[in-house]
Amino acid sequence: MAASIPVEYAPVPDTRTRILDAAEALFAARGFEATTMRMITSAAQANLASVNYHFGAKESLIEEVFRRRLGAITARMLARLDELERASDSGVIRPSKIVEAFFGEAICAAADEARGGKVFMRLFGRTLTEPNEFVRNFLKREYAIAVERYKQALFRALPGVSPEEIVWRLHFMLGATAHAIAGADALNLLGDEMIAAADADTLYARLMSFLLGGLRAPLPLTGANNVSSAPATPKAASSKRDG
Amino acid sequence: MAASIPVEYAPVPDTRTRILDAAEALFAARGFEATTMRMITSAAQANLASVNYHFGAKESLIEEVFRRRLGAITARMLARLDELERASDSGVIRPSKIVEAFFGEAICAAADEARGGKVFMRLFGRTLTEPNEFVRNFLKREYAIAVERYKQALFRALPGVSPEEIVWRLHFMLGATAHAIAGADALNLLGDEMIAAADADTLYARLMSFLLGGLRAPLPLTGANNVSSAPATPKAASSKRDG
DNA sequence: GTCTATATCATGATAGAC
DNA sequence: GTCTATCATGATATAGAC
Repeated sequence: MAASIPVEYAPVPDTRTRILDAAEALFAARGFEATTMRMITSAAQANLASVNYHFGAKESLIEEVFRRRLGAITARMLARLDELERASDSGVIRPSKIVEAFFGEAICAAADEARGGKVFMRLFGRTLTEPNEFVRNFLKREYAIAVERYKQALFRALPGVSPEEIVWRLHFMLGATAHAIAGADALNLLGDEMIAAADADTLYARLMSFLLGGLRAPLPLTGANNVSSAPATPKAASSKRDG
Repeated sequence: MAASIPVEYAPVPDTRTRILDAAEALFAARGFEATTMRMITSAAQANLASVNYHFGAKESLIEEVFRRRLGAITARMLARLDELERASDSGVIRPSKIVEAFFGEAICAAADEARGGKVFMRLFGRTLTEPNEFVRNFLKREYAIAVERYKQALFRALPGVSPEEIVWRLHFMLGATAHAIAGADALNLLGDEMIAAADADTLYARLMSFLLGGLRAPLPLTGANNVSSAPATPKAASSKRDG
């Protein structure tokens, strides 16, 4: 009789998927090195040998944990940028729209369980500072196309600001966003109570306000900016009234 | 004859110090779990057993690596806050001064080899997202007093902004700063060339401009802020013209 | 594809001579 | 305080029955 039941209400995923889910959660919670194969197979209710059967080695498993999610996330990021470029008649996009698309998509992915949700995005955020060279190189490769297109879009959107300055601000924004997603999971130097509870909408509003404030801040008076393309007046980054 | 030479030009530190130096560098470069006692003693040119003789266990060594540096750093942070409070006749300190003191001191410590320099601050920054509970709890304890005093100072400096909002902005700033200090060491999604080279002064100028821009950004329109103490007008965080 | 059992190795830690 | 030698443990990975 069981053979004719068409749909399970909560179908147990196959072994491979269970392993990926368990590994993702454990890597996020404890890091790569501190997570053993035994922990993974135990959480996945699979046999120890099944990891090697399905993925070969631990490093390949790590790769696959990322590959499974990153494709969808970068695809959506690129789609949003496509949309912005199509919607602009002049070809000029407001910088704030670019920032909203890129980092908003990160927050969005963290709120979407189908794409790994908070668990994956915490793992991803923490991996930005992961020392393991193998992981870093892999991530960089997977992410390079989306990052490069957003970077170039920002260069075009802010022709008065030096690329170096823009890259640094992106770097700062990335740090703030990663830390924001890590949230309560991060070492919470500021006190647990307030950081712990935050729905995605509130986090999005708060983070965007902060990021755009930082994006529009007056350019610092460093040598690199004085000599080249940046206008002499401060507030250059916000002079286009971009938001 | 060697016995009478009064000063060595580059005196070799004692074993204990060499172990701490090696451990600090290796932890920063590879993480706690991936760093073995053998790597540490090999780099320190010490015997494997000497770590256990001097520190007992690996966890105690980790603690000591932090304890050695954190005291001086938090002391200077607190001294700068004392100075700000003494210098203000009204008892009101400009928010930007508080942010400059706290995060500027972090950049400053990263540039000061006597306090561990970049190596320690990268380790420190990365440890903000360290999953190891033992390390997190320890750091939180060591850092709590300084963080709490700065937090309270910001609350007083921004009476019109809800504490929750302030804590979140501190959280974002912490993320941006940690990522900035990690610099080239962090997974560099944005392309190596520009992020790699940055002297402390330029980094300080760039980071401060960004952080203060974020601090002064209009408050987001979230429920938490509408109901309570924040004024209805945006730009509340910058209404005091604080920098 | 899934399991049991195991090979092989590196880890943190220690004992005990010097 | 420093060393050599070694322990017990737990790691990844595999062999081979089912």
